[in-house]
Amino acid sequence: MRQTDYVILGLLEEGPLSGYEIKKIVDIRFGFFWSESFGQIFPALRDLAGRGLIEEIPGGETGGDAAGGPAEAKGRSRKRYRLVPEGEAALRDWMASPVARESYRLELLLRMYFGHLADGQTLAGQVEAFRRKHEGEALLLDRFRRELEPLKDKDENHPHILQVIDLGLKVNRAYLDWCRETLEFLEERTRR
Amino acid sequence: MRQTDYVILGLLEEGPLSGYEIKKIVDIRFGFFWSESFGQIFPALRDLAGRGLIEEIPGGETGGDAAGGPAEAKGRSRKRYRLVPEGEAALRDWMASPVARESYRLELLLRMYFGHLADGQTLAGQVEAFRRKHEGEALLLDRFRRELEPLKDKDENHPHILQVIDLGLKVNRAYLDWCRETLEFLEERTRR
DNA sequence: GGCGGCATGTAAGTTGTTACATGATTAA
DNA sequence: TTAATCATGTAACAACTTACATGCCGCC
Repeated sequence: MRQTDYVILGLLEEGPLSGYEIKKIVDIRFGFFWSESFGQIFPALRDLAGRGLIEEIPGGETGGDAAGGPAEAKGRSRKRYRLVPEGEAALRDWMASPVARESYRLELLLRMYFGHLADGQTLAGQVEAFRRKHEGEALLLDRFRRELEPLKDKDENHPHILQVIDLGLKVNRAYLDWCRETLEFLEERTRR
Repeated sequence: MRQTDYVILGLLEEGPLSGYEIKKIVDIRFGFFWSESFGQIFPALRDLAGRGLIEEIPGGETGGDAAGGPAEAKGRSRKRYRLVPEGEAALRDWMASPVARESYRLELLLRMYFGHLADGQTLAGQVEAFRRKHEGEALLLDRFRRELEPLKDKDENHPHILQVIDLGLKVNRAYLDWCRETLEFLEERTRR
């Protein structure tokens, strides 16, 4: 079992989803700390179904809208999967197991570390792009938080999701702070 | 050229290094935003040398000490590489190119997101382990910063390295803050 | 009829991890 | 002489990305 499998099991625990929907949720909700590609999700769904941890829901629906909205009868028919008890057991076992090594890869910091080999303008542009990205991320998380806060007693996992969002907000604030300082530093470097 | 190649070129720009030394530097200095394994470093060194971007320094030295200390005549003979002009050009080109997509994988946040499926004690233990790890990291960065600060005018890239350390410190502070809040949240959850 | 968006899927290639094999030296 | 540490290297595997192929539908 790889990490992708558990992401899928965890999301299916909230309700049935198709591969495409899983991808969208991971991109939007997990974006700041996780990513998955189609090339991981679809094979993982096939394998999980093969091992009897999830099952395909019969009667292929068609649709363009996620999460129970009105079926828009658009696009190719959707293949939704649901969690079965064996899958939930595997998920719970994993939840109790120790957390695997976390990994990061922030190329921008590599550029900064070797910064004396680039000109200040170029570096500043790269920092600026990073800043814009994380400004957007912070805005998204902020909106998501405001949507969820009033509903926090409606569902057992909402408080946990709020907790996750809070880390995203803190980290993004740290990034934005740093970008401000770093852009100042680079400006001064250019003047000298 | 993969990212590993540029990490190597960048480090060699400061002076000749062996694969083992590169690994140690990446672990200690880049630890909070990057990682490389031997399985990436050694083949990359071979390939870079093959393409004439770096070259092996003749006259195999033996040693246990990095960065110019007294040779301790310990262990198997060391194979050091140095950057050649072609490699420096490739490095500078890369520095001017746009930054590739950053990636993260924080499994702990996955656990938190699905937190309602685990008991509070277990989750708290996982958060606590995360806290300890990043406390250590913050301490390391702090020490590194204090060592480097007085020397910041001695070398063109020291101010850049300080800038990198500062991001590490900010992010780790954000993590530690979050851990405190989250442990409180989990404690309250357990009481209810 | 053709385009664009929704959706599923695969294959090829790249990248990265892990475990192991080797060798040399020092210290117990 | 055995263990530990330093150091290099490789092979097998696992994970991931990317680009593409397919198909269905609605719309112009």
